[in-house]
Amino acid sequence: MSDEHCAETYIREERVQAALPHVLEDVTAVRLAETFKALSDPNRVRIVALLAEAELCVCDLAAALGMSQSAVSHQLRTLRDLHLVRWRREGRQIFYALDDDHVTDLFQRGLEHVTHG
Amino acid sequence: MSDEHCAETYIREERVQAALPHVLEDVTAVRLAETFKALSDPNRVRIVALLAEAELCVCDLAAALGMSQSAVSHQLRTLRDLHLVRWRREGRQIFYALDDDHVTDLFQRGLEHVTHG
DNA sequence: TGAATATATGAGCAATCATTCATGTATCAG
DNA sequence: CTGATACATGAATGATTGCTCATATATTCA
Repeated sequence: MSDEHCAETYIREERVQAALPHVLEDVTAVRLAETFKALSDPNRVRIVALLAEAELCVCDLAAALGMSQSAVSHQLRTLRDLHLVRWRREGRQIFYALDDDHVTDLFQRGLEHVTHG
Repeated sequence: MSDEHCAETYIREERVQAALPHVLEDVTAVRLAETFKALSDPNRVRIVALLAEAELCVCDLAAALGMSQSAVSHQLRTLRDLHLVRWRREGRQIFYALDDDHVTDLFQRGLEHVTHG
């Protein structure tokens, strides 16, 4: 926030006025940023990549990714809080799977761009 | 990294072995995360939303978004470093525009998801 | 040249993040 | 009930982030 202002008032005012209708609402910007933030960490991306192929338990993920059980659990909590994954208990193990098709879609899109872009 | 290991070896081993081919390479995971990180901040998302509609100078962005000139400049530097925006000097002003169709595409996708999801 | 404008940037700081470590909870086997 | 297993979680910590404030650079105008 700031009260700084530029000169060239007439020209600038036009552009700013034209831009205003396209300013995202606060809630929209925050939720959009949250969505992308879910995929903004390499380890979370790795987890999502595996869950995109198969349902896996925490220990499987830790073993496949070379991460500690705790680290995986913490990241899964983040993904859970964002409703990105769902889980299912089977005895002592808890199996995770992707729950949000939209984000899965975003992930696939991003992957395409990075791999052959 | 960790040497913790689970029991139920035989069953788990199968799943882990099956998952291994889908583990993202380090570079891929990092670059993918970076891509999403570009859109993981509300103010950056707001900036991208405006630049998706029109080329704007720093001061226009600051005025339209109620941000300080410095804050906008710093975020634009982040977007520049990620090759997300291009710029063009016109006298004292510098006009920014989106430069990366891929991320623009991701942005639009994410927006659809958030707005009518 | 010198003052004003538009933008960039470095230092510093509070907030957030991703991890580790220690411990808590739930489930099962005996 | 007891011990072991699978997972969750709180506290602590080092790293990163996004901002402000002060200042530097680049351009224009008088």
